[in-house]
Amino acid sequence: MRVSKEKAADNRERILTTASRLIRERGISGVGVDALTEAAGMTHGGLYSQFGSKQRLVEEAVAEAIASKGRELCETTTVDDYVSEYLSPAHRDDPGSGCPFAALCSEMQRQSQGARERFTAGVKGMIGWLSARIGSGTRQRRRDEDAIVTLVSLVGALVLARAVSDPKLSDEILRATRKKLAG
Amino acid sequence: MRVSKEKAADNRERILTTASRLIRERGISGVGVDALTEAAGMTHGGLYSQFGSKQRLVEEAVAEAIASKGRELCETTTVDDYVSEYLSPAHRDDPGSGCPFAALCSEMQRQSQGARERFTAGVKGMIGWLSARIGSGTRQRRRDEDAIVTLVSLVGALVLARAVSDPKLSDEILRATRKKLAG
DNA sequence: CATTTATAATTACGATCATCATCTAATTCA
DNA sequence: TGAATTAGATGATGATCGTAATTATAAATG
Repeated sequence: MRVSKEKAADNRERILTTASRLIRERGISGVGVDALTEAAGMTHGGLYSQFGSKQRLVEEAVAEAIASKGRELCETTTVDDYVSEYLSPAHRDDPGSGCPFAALCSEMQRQSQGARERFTAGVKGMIGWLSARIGSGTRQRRRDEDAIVTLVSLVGALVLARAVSDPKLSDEILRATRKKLAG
Repeated sequence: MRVSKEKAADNRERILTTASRLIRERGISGVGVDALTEAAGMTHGGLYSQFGSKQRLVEEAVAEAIASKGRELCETTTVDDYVSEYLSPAHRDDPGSGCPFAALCSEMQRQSQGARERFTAGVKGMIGWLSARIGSGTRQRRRDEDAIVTLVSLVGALVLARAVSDPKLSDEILRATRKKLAG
């Protein structure tokens, strides 16, 4: 049964939005096509009209998640502000709307080329953003290196803070990394 | 059909060993009970005689992977050696026998309490190992903080180096982080 | 306005998932 | 030697997986 073009576009967008949240919350292989479409008020088959396959949807959802966070990034003023938001308990406790790099990194190596390329583009963008704002000399290469190390520390701290079951250790991971990146 | 106690123990160990490799290669939710037992030369039923459930096996496999890497750690002399091995392309390209923290971190938050506790114990052990070997003053607390930041950087660098599809960027992530942790 | 065409979403499908009940064979122990 | 125990095979189960065929209706065409 067909639906108006408007309605179809709306459905597509809603699937994409919920997918970008769900894959961050439950992992890519942890969420099925049923959950992805049901949350958008449809049956699972509709996914194939809109995206052709789960893999294709994942590719777009990864891009959407990264783009969405990129938009937030534009509103952030300083690296220090970003770091302390990134390493906050609030961010740790809300993966669904949080950093896609942290949420998807260890699953990414097993995804399609397309998904990995979009992820990679996002990582490059993030490194660029950090590099442009980090004041460690004027040499481009040195700034890029520092940006990489900053990103690596942010992502590593967040995933480990989420993984451990001891709340004290989790807080300590965030705190120690925040302290290091600030000073 | 029954099997000798020896043979049964041997089977159990083989399932555990292959499981600890497979979950690191394909992810916990990416590998099924069939694959886990088949690789050990058994049918899926045997898993339930030995472990009761997939979750229980995962818990033991996580512990086994961490213990196995812990044994390797005893043979490593310096932190610098460890860092350069950890951040080597060889380690990046062989997740199955590599760091369990990096392989499982982003899936861990969705696992059973038991699995997360074993993971957490491993993280604490690793922090302790690093802390005891890092020469940044005598104050325990300061050393622990540095150990955490080191671990966080190692894990973050490895997962991101594995995730990105651009080999040059991947190498650069490893290189920049190695440089930072060395100097 | 009537008819055809295109297509969004439902429904049907086969494969695979983790689990469990049942069975078998052989070890272990009395 | 015989009885009890048990590791593992087997096949059924219901749930869920991703996909393809079907259907219903909007849009295009006359």
